[in-house]
Amino acid sequence: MNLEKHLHQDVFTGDSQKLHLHILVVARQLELLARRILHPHGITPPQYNVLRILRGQKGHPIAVQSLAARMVDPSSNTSRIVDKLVDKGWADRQVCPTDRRRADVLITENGLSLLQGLDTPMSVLFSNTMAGLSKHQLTALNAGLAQVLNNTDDELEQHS
Amino acid sequence: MNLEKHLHQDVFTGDSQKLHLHILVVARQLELLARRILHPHGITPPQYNVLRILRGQKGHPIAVQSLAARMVDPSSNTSRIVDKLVDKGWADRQVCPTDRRRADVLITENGLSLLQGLDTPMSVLFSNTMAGLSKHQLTALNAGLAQVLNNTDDELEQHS
DNA sequence: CTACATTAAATGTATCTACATACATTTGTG
DNA sequence: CACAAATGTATGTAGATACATTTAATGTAG
Repeated sequence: MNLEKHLHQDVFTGDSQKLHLHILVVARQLELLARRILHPHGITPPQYNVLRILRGQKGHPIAVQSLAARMVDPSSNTSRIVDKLVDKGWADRQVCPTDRRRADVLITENGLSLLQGLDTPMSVLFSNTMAGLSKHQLTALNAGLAQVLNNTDDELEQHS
Repeated sequence: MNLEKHLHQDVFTGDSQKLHLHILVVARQLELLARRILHPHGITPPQYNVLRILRGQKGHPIAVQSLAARMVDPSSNTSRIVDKLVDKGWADRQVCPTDRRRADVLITENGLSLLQGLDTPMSVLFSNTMAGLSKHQLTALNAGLAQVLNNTDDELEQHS
């Protein structure tokens, strides 16, 4: 099924707009699929995103602002996402001893084993959704999106 | 700036996961930029999406469920999005005479002139964010994302 | 015609998000 | 040290979203 069929319409004013829509629609689908895997475990995509970052720290605590910078969606609500993780026992938070403004966040054993159980279904999802693309195509797509990311960063910086 | 710098991390388990993240991050940025343009006019991205579809109908009314099928985000809240558009005078809704379960939705003159004012800034956004990509690259990206869209549609259908 | 299933839309509810702001702590400057 | 500015985090609030359920209208079988 192509974009035209997906959106039940055939008119795009150009390849740029089509790419724009393609990115939005595909992102939406990917998030839906991830949500389906995560939902039975009581975790949402942004919470999963944060937990993955915490695991990547390999035991080193990380401040909330650094978490926000590494998230897919660097909203101003990272505090509340960490709240949820702490409530559910997947993360610990404590005041940083050297800078008492900061909150050091760490993943717990429970958090680690939750992620461990999710690793396989999530990487199956990655493979399945990117199936049928050659290694060359993957590289080209990543390069193209890197260019778009550049452009959006410029745009966001300009009018800030 | 590339994805590694953007997320402040360098470890990806493969090109598939990298593409997955690229799509999510870029979609997020594109939505932020669109929101910046739309916000001063009191309209949100999903509302704008619906208004665009209504304009595309060229005077023909459309049912809420058909609207949902054409939206980037086909959530179950299309009714409430239409509520907002009606509240603000950008759309009209009336009961379909042949099937009184259905609600026919139409864009108003106010809605049309709102869109007209947004056309230029939005297409400038499309051009700017897709700048630096050759026509050939645009085509390749659209083709690749069409493949991914196919894959996600399959996945969504399988486990439904 | 009645009973039951199906369809279209709307609504209830908890959660999540955007945006602005508040609060506490630290840093820089004289 | 005093004090203004900057920084890190948390919160208030309105609005949006996910998910499930409800209401209303239509289709269909007996």
